[in-house]
Amino acid sequence: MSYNFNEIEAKWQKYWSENQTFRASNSSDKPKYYVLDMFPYPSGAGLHVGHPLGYIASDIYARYKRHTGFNVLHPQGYDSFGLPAEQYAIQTGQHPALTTAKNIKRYREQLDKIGFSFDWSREVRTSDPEYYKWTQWIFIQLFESWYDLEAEKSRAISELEEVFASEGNSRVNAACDDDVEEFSADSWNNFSSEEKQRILLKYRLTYLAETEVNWCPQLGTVLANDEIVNGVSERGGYPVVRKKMTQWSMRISAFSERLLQGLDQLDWTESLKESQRNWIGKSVGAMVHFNLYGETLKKVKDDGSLSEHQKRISVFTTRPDTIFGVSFMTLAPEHDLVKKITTPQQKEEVQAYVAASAKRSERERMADVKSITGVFTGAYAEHPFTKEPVPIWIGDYVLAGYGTGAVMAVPCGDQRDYDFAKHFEIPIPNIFENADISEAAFPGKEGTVIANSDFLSGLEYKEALQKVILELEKTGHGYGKTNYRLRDAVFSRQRYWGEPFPVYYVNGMPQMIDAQHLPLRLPEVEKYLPTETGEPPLGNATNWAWDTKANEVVSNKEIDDKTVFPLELNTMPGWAGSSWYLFRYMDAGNEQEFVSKEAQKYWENVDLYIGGSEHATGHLLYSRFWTKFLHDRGQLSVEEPFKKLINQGMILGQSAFVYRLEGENVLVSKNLLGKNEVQPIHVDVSLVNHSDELDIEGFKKWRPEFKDAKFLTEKDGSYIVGREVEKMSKSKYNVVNPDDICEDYGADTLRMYEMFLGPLEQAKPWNTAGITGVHNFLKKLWKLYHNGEEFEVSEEKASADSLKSLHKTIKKVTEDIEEFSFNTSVSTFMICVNELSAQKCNSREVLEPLAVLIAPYAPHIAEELWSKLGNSESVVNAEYPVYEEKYLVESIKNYPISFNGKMRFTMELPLDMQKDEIEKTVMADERTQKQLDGRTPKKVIVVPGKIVNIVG
RNA sequence: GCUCGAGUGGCGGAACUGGUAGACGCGCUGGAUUCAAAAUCCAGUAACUUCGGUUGUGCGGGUUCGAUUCCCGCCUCGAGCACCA
Repeated sequence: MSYNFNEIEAKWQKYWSENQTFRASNSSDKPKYYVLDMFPYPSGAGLHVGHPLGYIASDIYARYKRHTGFNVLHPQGYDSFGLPAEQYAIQTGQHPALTTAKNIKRYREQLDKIGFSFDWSREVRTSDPEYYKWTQWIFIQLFESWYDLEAEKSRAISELEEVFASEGNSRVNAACDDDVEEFSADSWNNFSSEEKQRILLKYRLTYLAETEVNWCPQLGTVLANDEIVNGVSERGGYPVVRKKMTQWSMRISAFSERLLQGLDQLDWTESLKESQRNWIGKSVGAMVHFNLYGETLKKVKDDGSLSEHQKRISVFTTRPDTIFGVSFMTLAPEHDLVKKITTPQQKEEVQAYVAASAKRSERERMADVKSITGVFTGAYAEHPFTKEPVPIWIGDYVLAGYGTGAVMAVPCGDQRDYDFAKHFEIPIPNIFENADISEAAFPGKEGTVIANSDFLSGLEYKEALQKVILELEKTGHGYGKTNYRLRDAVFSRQRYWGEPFPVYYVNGMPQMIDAQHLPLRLPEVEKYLPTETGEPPLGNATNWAWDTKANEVVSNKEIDDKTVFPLELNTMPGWAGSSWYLFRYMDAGNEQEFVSKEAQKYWENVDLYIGGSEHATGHLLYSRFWTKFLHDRGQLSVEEPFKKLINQGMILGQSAFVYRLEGENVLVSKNLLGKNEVQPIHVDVSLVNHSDELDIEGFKKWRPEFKDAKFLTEKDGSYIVGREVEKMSKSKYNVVNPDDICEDYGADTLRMYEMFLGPLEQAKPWNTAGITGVHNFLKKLWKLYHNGEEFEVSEEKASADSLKSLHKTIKKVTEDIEEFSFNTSVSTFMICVNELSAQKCNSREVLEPLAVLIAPYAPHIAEELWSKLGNSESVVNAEYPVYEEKYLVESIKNYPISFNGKMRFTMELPLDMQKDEIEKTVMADERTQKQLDGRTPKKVIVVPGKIVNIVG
């Protein structure tokens, strides 16, 4: 019987599904293991061969863990809210729920064909109200929490209210908005309830605030920082502008230090951790206050609109030790003080500069790093130690969004300050011992000795740093401070297809819908575009008001602002649902809780997470944040979501090209190009065979505009296409569909070939031509168990050679799986089958364990062989074979004999032969004498069991 | 500019803590089988070579009996961050 993979694979896929083979139980005596793939977005284009790479790797590992006695959780589901379905809805009017359902169906069919061991009984979809009910619930928990910086922990907002009522806010060390005013217990108790709500909003972990956001007009929504790449939107590449809008934000910045520290405990790649460290951007330094000087101070003092601490300029610096090198200050053009301090003489120039830089987009500002621009304000600040006046400039090299939006400029130590000073002819005092600053600034830290700096002179960097901070604190001119680049995350999207906020507004103040009334379902709308008045698509809904008496959604007409109030019109961003989904899988059907305490305690968190590196600073940071938050509030026993994480490399496509002569309807075969000016045109790879020959007729049919084109072909009449490795994408016509591979070669071949391509983490090109090697291997494997058409295994004892082949393979494959080196284990299987074939081994003693060994990689053929071997239970729970040393013991070693480090010949010697004995035997060999050619060796190095090297 | 990866045959890649460079597979060449093709099987396949050898893991040095592996200095490619004070 030949290897009929189509039949075998269909049979076992049906068996697994009918028997719920991969259903995981929440109670087991076995140790648990949780394997998770990154949440897929079910796109309309379906899967190409690059998508399943990570799924196959995680599936092999999950199956392996099951064989070795673990209770494995390996779920799958869909991150099904998102932009593409909504863009499609805008174009076609079709409800995104319909397109999404259709795409999911297709996705599932494709996944099923590859034979994954997913527990589909736990499937979740973020767009399912039974799921987003809990996303909304978590949002409410965030709203009801604040961050205690003292305890480094999220706490209930009610506890904060108690503190306010008993002692005011002066001693509260909380993560909050910058503009919180101090108040006493008395004033708190006298505040109106509305005033109290307004203040509490400044402390909540999710809060409503007018912030400068990244607005993308083409997408009609705001974007988070991680959704912008090089100043344009990641999706679509549209321009992004800065705009002030009232938005929901998440106070993730409160967690900066913990998000940073937590990385050390994680088994993630260094590069991924590095990305997160960069993103969090910790810098240690000091806050320094510069009082305003003379006339400037007088001018500002008269301005009643400023609070006391606004009447000075605060800067953040990592080098407070260089404070005596300050020769000017620079404010961001957007800085609040700019207007207040500018002198009348400078007013015109400053206003023009501010206006010009406001017009420049973020992108322009980033692109244009070289040109130095700035204006003097005419104002002066007072140096905190020398009391000398320091001129205040504005310049757009200072970012409004980082630190305080102002810097103390130390041109001798910072290149940007240096360039600015040179350009505007500002003095550059040198405060470093033995530093040459005639050409460039001197940015050195360790070992640098400070000079010309009063009480800091003669001190080394570290000592100076400590001393100056002490002095700043003593004189009230500043304090030591750590700054983070991580900004709070904007949480609102002006889109339809996302989770509705469980929020209604009373007098403009947000109120939470009581959790027991969730989910708040997405309303039906006529169209998915923003309203004519510029409100988000939910503004089109006619039933979108909250009745606080009936606790239900009612018609907008009933809004009376007494018992019926308007609902929030924004929806949540994509990362809301994906920040906690890993926990939902633990207890997917639970209607009482987002996950039960028992289920979560049992599964803890994800042991192995596999997915793409594009989520480094988005999803992976946000889900760490939510996990820490839910842990703080007693909802989770763990503080991190993903213990081990592997980024699979991208599978690239091999695009094919035809070449058109410039301006002519003539296509030239690749080898005839010569020096002609040609224009390469993508060809669908399905029109090209393994020898790169184009199906000319097929091509003409595909692109009718070339039906009359002239083809300059090779001598044999073939047209050879050019090849190039590019990202796999529809637009490049280089997509290979896994369905076709499964149809032609089978899922087992696909699985093994994807692994065989190379190391999991590495990017590598797909080449369908190479798949025959793996397919032949499976055929050879099949043959081992068959004699001609008949299944036949022998009950006789296997030969020593065969047992050695088997155990060598067990050892190597087990090591490889543990190290996620799947490509080398496929090679190992090939070697094993080649050896067993040569040995004509068909002994059950070898073939039965081999079937289990290969089951994680090629599960269908393994099941079939396993059942033919007479087993009635599925192979998935069969015990994994254990390697036994005794089969591998060697008595002879084929020693390489090297001369001056170069191997010349080999010699078989007993492994127990002693060093001097080996030397004698080797030296006595005639080949040795021939190599030496009469010379006497200086030295003979013998490493028993390894090598012999003769020097001289 | 900074950080992190990576450079090995025609191609994908292998080589565990320094010890036979190129495993395994693709492709290619030759052969068997076949009326023929596909499929299958066998042999060969780093380069150069006067067939003795010589050179070879991005480049230049170093350590070592011995380096793809360790150290120093460069080059190239990829990824991330990027006026972050």
